[in-house]
Order: sequence, then C-alpha cells, then structure tokens
Amino acid sequence: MDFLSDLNPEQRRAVEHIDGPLLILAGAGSGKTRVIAHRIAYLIAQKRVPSWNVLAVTFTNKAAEEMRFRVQKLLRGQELSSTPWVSTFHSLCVRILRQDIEKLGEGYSRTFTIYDQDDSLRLVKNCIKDLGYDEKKLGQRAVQGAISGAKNRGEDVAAYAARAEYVDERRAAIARVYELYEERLRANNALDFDDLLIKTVRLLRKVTEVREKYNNKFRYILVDEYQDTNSLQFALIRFLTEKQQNICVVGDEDQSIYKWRGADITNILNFEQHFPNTKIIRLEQNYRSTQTILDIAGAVVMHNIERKGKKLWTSNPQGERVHYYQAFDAESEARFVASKILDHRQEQYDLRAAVLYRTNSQSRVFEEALRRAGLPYNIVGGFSFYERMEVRDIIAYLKLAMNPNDSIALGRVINSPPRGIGKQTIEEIERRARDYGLSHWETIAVVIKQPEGLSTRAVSALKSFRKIILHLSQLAGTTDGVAERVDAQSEMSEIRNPKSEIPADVSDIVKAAILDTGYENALKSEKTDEAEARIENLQELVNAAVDYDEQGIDGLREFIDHSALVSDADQYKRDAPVTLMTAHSAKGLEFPLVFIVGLEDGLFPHSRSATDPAELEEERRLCYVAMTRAEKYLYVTHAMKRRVYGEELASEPSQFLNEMPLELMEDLSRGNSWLSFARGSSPVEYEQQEPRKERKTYEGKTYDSVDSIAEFFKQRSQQLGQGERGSSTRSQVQSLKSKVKSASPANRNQTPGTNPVAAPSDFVPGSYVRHVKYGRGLVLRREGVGDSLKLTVTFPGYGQKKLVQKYANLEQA
DNA sequence: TAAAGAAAGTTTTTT
DNA sequence: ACTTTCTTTA
Repeated sequence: MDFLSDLNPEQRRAVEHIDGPLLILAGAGSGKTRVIAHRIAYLIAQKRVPSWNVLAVTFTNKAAEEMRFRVQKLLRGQELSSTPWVSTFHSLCVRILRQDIEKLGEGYSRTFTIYDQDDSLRLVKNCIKDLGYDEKKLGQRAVQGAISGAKNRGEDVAAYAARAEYVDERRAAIARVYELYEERLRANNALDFDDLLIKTVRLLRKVTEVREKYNNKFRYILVDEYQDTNSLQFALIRFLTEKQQNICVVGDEDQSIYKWRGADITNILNFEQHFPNTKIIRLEQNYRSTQTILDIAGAVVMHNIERKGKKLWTSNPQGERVHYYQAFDAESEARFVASKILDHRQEQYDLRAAVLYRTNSQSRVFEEALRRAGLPYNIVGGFSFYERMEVRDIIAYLKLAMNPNDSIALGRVINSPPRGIGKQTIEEIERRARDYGLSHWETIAVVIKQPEGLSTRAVSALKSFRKIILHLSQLAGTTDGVAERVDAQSEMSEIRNPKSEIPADVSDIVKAAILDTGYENALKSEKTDEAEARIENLQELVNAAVDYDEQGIDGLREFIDHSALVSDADQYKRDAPVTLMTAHSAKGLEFPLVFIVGLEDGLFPHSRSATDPAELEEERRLCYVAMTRAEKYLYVTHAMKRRVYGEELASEPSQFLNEMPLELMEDLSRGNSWLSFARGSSPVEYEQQEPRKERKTYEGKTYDSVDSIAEFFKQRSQQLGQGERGSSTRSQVQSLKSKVKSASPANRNQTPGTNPVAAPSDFVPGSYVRHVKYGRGLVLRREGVGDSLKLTVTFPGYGQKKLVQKYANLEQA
C-alpha cells in the first residue's frame, strides 16, 4: 500500500515527518483530514508504530468517526491488533477518568455521572434557589456562564471568590453559587462538561504514575482544528507530550471561530515556542472550491487586521459568479433557497446542498419551505435527539439505575410521568434532605418510614417510585451501590428477574425504563400526535441501545456517557440532500451547493459582536468558514425585513456583503436590490416598494444624538435647496438612523423608495466615492463648504476616515 | 395535584 | 413567534 502517491509535495512532507513537533497550517479545503488520516496510516503500516501508541484528537464525534473511517479504509487488509485512539477531547477525558479518577483523591469514584449543559443548568438553578437568591435578577444562564468561564480560566471557588469579594454583590452571589454548585457536583459524584477536562488535567499534573502511563501509551499524538483549543486542552496536550514531542497539530487561524468559548488562538500562533524544533508545513492548495469562491471568500477575510495572511490557490476552474439575492422577508428568502435547490437538483439529481445561517432560530422558515418543496432535509443543531424531553427523561431513569443519589436526575423524573408527587411533597423532601445531610434518594427512604407531614397518598406514591428505581438498578446490576441491599432484595422479590446480579442487556434496561416506569402508558393515554412522535423517539432510543449491547460490562455506563457527549454537529448526515445548520457547525464540512442566508447587519455579523473589533473579526472569520464550505455554487442572501421576538424589523444588508467584490457577484433579486444600488448600475427606475411598516422600535430616542439630527436636516436642506420633501419625518428619521448609526457601509440600502437622493452630483452623505488608497467608500457626513469641505467616509476594511475634499482626490463612484 | 390559561422572557455561536 | 414558568381553577 502506497500512502504517498496521491498526495501533493507538501502533504507528503507532512505525512513523512515522523518524530518531533509538526505544525500544519492548512487552509480551507487543503486536504487536512486527508493528511491526518494518511499520516496515521503511514505511521502504523509503514513505520510499524503499534496502533495503540497513536492518539488522534478531534472536536466532534463526527470528525472522529470520519477520521476512523478514513484510516480504516487506508489500512484495509492490514492485520491490526487494535485500532488507534481516535476520539474527541471530551471522550478521551472520560476514558482516562473512568480509569483513574480515584487516584485524584477528590472523592470521585469511577462511576461518576456526566452532567451535560442541561443538567448543569438545573443544578445551578437549584443552588440559586437554595441560597435564597433571586433567580430572575441573577439570571441562571448568566450564572452558569460565569461559573463555566471561571472554571475554564482555571479559577477555583477560592480564586473566584477572592476576586469577587470587593467587586459587587452580584459577583459575590455568583461566587456563593459557584461554591455550592461544586459542592453538589461532588456530592452527586458528578462531573460537568468543564470538569471532564479540568479533572483530567489535574490528574495528569498531580499523579506522576498516571501521567507516565499515558505518556508511554501515546507516543504519537495528532490534534485536529488546533486553532480552537483552549488553555485546558493545551495543558492536556502538554502533559501528554512531556516525554516525547511527537505532536502533530493541524489548524488554520482564519478558521478560528470559538474564541467566545475560550479557544486561545495563541496556542497555534505560538506553537513553535511551545514546542522547540517545530517543523512547519503550509498547505495552501485548495482542492475544494472554484477560483471565484476562493477569491470572494479571501476578499472578505482580507478585511481582518489580526491576521498573518496567507494565499490559497487552486487549479480548479473559475466557476460561476457568486449568486446574490435580496429577499423581501425571511419567508421569501426561504422560498428562493428552496426553489434554487430544486433547480440545481433538476440538473444534477444528487447534488448536496447546505443552508448556513448565523443563529439556530433562523432554521424554522427553511424547514417549512423545504417541506413544502418536497425536499428531504437534515437539520443539525437546535434540539438534537438526545435533547428531547422524553429521551432525557429516560436517560435520567438510567442514570438513577446506575446511581440513585444523582439528585438532578431524580428531580427530573420523580414526577414524570405524573404519579402524584407534587410540589409540596418535593419541597418537603428537599427540606429534609438538607436537614439530614442525605441525598434526595436516601431521604425518600427515611420519609417513607417517618411520613410526618405528608399525605398517605404522597407516601404511597413515593414508595412506588422507589420501587421502580430499585427495580431498574437491580436490572443494571448496581444494587450494591444503591443503599441497603437486603432491603432492596426483599422489596424486589415479588418483581421479575430474580437472578439479578448479572446485568441485563442495555436495551432491556432501556425498555424497562420506558415501560415499567409507566412512561409509555402516560404518553399513550394522551392520544395526541405529539405523544405519538415521542413514543417513536423512545423506540429509536431502544434501537440505539440494541447497538450497544455488544459492548461489554459497562455497556449501560457507556450508553449514558454517549448520550451526554454527542453534540449537535454529530447529527450531520453526509448524504442528506439538504443540510440546515449554523455556520459554526459547518466547519470542516463541504458541499457542492451552499447558501449563506440572513447576511444582515446585526444578524451576521451578530449584534452582540458589534462593540468589540476582535469579535467582529471572529464574525468575519465565521463568514469565511461558511463561504469556503462551497465547492461549486455559492449563494448569499439577505432579507429586507425579519421578525425578531415576534416583531417585524427592517434589516440592512451585512457589511460582509459589501466586502465581497461586486464584479464577482451576480444579482438574482427581483427588481432593484442593494447590490444594484451598490453598483450604481440602475439608479433611476425601480418599482415603488411597499410602504415600509412603521417601526415601533423607533419611538423614543434610539438615534445617536440630537446633534446628528440637526446636522442631518441641515445637510438635507443644503443638498436639496429646500426643506422637507414628500416623505414623512419618520422616514427621514429612519434613513437618518441608517446613516448615523454605524460605520457599516451596508447602510447604503436606505429605502430608496422613501428617500431618493436627487442627482448625486456632489459628495453627499449616502453617496459613494473612490479613494486612491482606500478604494470605494460610503460618505457618512459632510461638514464645511468650499476648501474646508470635510467628508467622513467609511471604507470597507479601513474604517472611517475624515478627509478634506480638496486634498483627498476623491472621485464619485 | 393536575390541567388549563396567562404572563414573561427569549436567541449567538457549542465541546 | 415560541417556549417556559407562574397563576388560577377544577
């Protein structure tokens, strides 16, 4: 088997480099997955490295799966004693911790539970409540975010509290919540997402024996998407490569889109400093996209300042221009996309398409349009299978079967399906649990024996709930951890499966959690379509469990872990005709036909990133990632109005549109669009657009300052030689807003129907100029007259400039 | 206690 | 617009 012949020279060098640190700077579509897969195969087959000495780490399960698949394909026919570890950071950590967490000495046992986002939020909520803080004022989500942020920065409670002490009350409150949160995680033998990394790093740091074990095991380490690693992941890699430096990382600074989640770009930028004698290989040939797509994506990302800069090239054909469409609203945008997909698939029946948006909430209209068009689609993100309420409920039962002291899981299902354990009863249990210092589960046992203050009905409901859980844990073969075993067995004796001790198949336990808990019956009696769908989902869960039954002793454990560790990106199905997902989830994927939708100011780039230039650059990189997913055809669209929180708002085109070279774009809009105005090609005739709905949001003073309003009217009367014309004050204020609001050049789409600027023979605000150095820009402000005429102009990529007209040598554009 | 109706908050991106 | 949480009523 020859692993080198179908690689280009750089790729080959990357594969052939064996010992010592290797940094592969791989541009979009340059075949990095290919290189990693080939490298693994080459190491094993050619260099005779035992496969258990190889570790490859990715961010998503899907990427790991893909990698495994490719490696296996390359190694077909080879006799392998085992397969290399190809896994995500998180599952790698789980595997290490399930082995050795007890050596950490923090009181965790190997049977720990994983709390996903949702579990962790519940716990935060409980903590806030029990500390008597005002849930609404604090904002549970914000608190969760703050805690997670602190954890990822490596601040333990003490460090955070120390910092919080003299700041403000809110921070102090969060510190208290953080403390209780950690305490309860430990009490529940639970780790949240962040903990998986934190505890692993701590374990490797503290316990020499463990560190050495994995150092000896992983002699060759590969990391994908290295630009997205955070400091914990970096620390992990550092510990694992302590003995050897056979570390190969692949990444692309232009595709760094997870800074907000703690990704540290300096990990890749300073790789050479971290690992001396690094060999650097650049992969700059793109095999994916047409020249045009590459050019236009490159032009956008070029506007970033924080960038080393690299040039991708391709020998692919020029291809079609990028298609542009301005839609009236979100619905017509979706209809346009659906009909274009149909057109393309008419020509090529198996053409795969992707619709990429900034926020998950945009997906709905596209789902509807695609369904109406009869196009099967796969939606990634939003609520995944394992996030569905019914699935999580059943998983919670399974968690209880493994560990009934998991109070979060218990709280989730103690009364679902409804079995008469209401708020009162639950609060009584919580109160007593706190008094006794017991878990909720243990408290229930006590409460049953001493039912003071509770109705007989409640007590019998608790009894039957307890029976259900005991039954499940017996099936799982975990009764010993569960409390008083004798008690359990005597209570169990009348229920089936007397031969306990041997754990039942995972699928049987799952079935029991669905049937014996009364869950399915409760759904059945609802007799609604929705309940039907839920039952089907549970059937799916059973199917998933059947797949796990081969997996050995800890089958149920792994099954539950899996449910916590699958991510949205893992729902991606490679052969779906249409895939709907966020630009973030699209990273690493490719499609012949790509639509980037909702390219509007405040949406993409998102308004939350408007204040920080660094965040804006991240948005731009995100746009770059989205564009470079396209192989053959790329469409960019935006809508003129869109519903936000149920309110209709006008939206302006994204500045990113403005950063795309106009000559590479083809306008498919009906009537006159932003693009046609941008080109200045047909400024005269346009259809009278529907009168814009009045925007409630413009009541009150949303515009920037009184000064600018005065300025605006002054300018207007100057340029028009008269006062108001035709249009209402409101629409003037609106177009005013779009002018003064920001530097966004996209604001040139200022409702031409309501505010036609007469004969732009002069450099008036709203018109375009060309500057020798900065290129084309939008005039925002005009001050002074004659020789002292000054213009404030915004140039894409250069920002706002104040220019004296006399010296600036501007021309109309 | 559970179901139905009213009010409030929500949306950035996710391993 | 949609979903979650609170309030009322049976």
